[in-house]
Amino acid sequence: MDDEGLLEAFFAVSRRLRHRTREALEPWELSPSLARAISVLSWHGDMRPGALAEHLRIAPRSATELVDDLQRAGLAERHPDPADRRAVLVVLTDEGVRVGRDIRAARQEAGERFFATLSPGDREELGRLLRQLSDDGD
Amino acid sequence: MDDEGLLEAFFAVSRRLRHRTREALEPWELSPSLARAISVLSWHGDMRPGALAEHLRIAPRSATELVDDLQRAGLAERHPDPADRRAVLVVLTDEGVRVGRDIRAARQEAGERFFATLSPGDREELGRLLRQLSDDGD
DNA sequence: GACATTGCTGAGGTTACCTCAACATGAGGG
DNA sequence: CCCTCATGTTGAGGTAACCTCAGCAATGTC
Repeated sequence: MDDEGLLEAFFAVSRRLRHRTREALEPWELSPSLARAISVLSWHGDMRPGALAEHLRIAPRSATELVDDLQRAGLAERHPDPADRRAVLVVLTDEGVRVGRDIRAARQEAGERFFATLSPGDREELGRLLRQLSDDGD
Repeated sequence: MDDEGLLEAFFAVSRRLRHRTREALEPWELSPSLARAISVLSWHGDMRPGALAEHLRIAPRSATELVDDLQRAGLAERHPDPADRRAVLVVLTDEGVRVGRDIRAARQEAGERFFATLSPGDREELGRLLRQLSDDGD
């Protein structure tokens, strides 16, 4: 009777967690997809639209649109790629860098608050179980 | 250093799990939102569009569209509500009932397969932790 | 019996994707 | 050098799954 509920329990927690991290990013008024794009650029550094698309697991064409939006918001610019004249480099502006740093920190903090209700031992245990669930059938 | 990763680890597992349950429903070729709607109707029984909207946490207007789609697919019908002539009852057809039962079973089974890599003791433990995370700040 | 409320739906909009085709550049072979 | 094929980006146009707002019918309230 407990196995039965694992699936639903997991989804319930997942929903809560997504909700918490989403509201942590509200102060910036970024759409979720823009926030994800900035996070990727902030974490991995400047890259071409195609690479951004891979990181976000979306079609290259869709990355073009994200870059348009980032540019419109003054968070990134398109620079020519010195290595390949077909290509473009998406480069965060100073503000983009700042926002990227801040939202990653806010998200992180929301995560910590969320898991803070568990004891340190339980957090350790949860980490172990999650790692097991993400490593196995890959 | 481990707390840092809990958030990402959880999302990674969540992504995998969502993926698994989604592909478990592929044989039926239902859109995700239609599958969710059938599950709710199958679990809670016939209801009005407004109630369906509440269960799915969407606007009532959007439930109307889902009911249109269910109807078009021959999975549900609109019946007049005997208790209120403004209202409509969304009633699963025989096929809707069958599909509802089957996809809930398939989803459940996908969940069991997913968590089967954990030992029974670990599953127990995971259930405990998840329950703790979903009960606290509510 | 007037009036606000409730339940549904038409009209029209938004977000976050998608495919397909065009165009420029790059890379390898003859 | 030229030809062909592959690669990187983008314009055009489409879709799913939501949304709000306004309107209509039936209800419930005083």
